[in-house]
Amino acid sequence: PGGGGGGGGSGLWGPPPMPSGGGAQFPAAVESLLDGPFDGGGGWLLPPPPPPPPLSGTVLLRYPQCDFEIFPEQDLAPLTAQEVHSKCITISQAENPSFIPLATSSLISRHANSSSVNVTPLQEMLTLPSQISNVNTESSGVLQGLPTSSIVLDRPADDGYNWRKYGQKAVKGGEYPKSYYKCTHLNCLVRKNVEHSADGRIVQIIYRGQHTHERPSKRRFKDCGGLPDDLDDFSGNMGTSVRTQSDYEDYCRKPILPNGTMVGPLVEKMEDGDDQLSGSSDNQEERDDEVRIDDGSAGDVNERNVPAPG
DNA sequence: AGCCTTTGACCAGCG
DNA sequence: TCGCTGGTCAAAGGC
Repeated sequence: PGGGGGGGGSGLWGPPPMPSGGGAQFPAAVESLLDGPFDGGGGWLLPPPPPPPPLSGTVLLRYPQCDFEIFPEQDLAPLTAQEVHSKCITISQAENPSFIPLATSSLISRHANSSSVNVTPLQEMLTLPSQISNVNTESSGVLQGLPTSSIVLDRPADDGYNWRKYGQKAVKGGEYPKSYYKCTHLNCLVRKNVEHSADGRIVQIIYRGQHTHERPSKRRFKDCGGLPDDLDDFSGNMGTSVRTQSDYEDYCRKPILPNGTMVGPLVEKMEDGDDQLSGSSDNQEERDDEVRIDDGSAGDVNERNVPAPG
């Protein structure tokens, strides 16, 4: 028994807490992608299907801290960070002049200074579970990375809820250690399975169940160094969908390796709808944190919409 | 003191 | 029934 690591669960994930921040609504393009993809009824969703028709073109996902676009794959390869940055900014501003590029600009540009960066993440876009919060049935979700690249969460459990790790197993021949988390809330039965590769990169996150309580945002914020109460207002203003957005943004910020490595595609699967990925308001903090990273850390999140079968 | 992680053991489902 | 695999339990220990 190793013990240790306790008290907030930061030990395993090393890097300091990464707050979230901001608040922005999803563009119509994103909403359209979210409207139907998820199974709100019951069964687990099937593995990520081929990119839906909308992805064949250009879809802008606009997040407070992660502004990116689904680029045609052929366009991705030659892209440098600077190019991606430029492209993101251009598009985002074109779509919405008031949009303020956050992580994308700060992080990518930072990398652009040193060399070209791996922009592969842009090939895959993580699904936005936002609208999914409308589904009230038991739910679970999956964040699944591709074999060639994956994401690393500084704290996989840090999605706004409080989790307690209750087990870990080496599955798939020991190639992928899998961690099991429970929501620490009294009557909440939500569980989360985090599967990561040998190098510590998270390749899959599976949520099961639905939280029966509100997200303990303030506590999390406090842990992260404090966050304005405005975020609660934000949550309240945005309603349930916002919760998903914020939670989602948690993931958006997390694909930043401690050493600054940019990580790869992230695919999300949802089961039974999802309240799990919903969150209230890490936006502001996230924004701050993104700016705070200056030791080479950079994050790129690919967000792919994973339509539910049918 | 409380909460958390770690980790071996236990249990259930499946071929 | 047996073995494998995956999920969970619970004791030990750290913060």
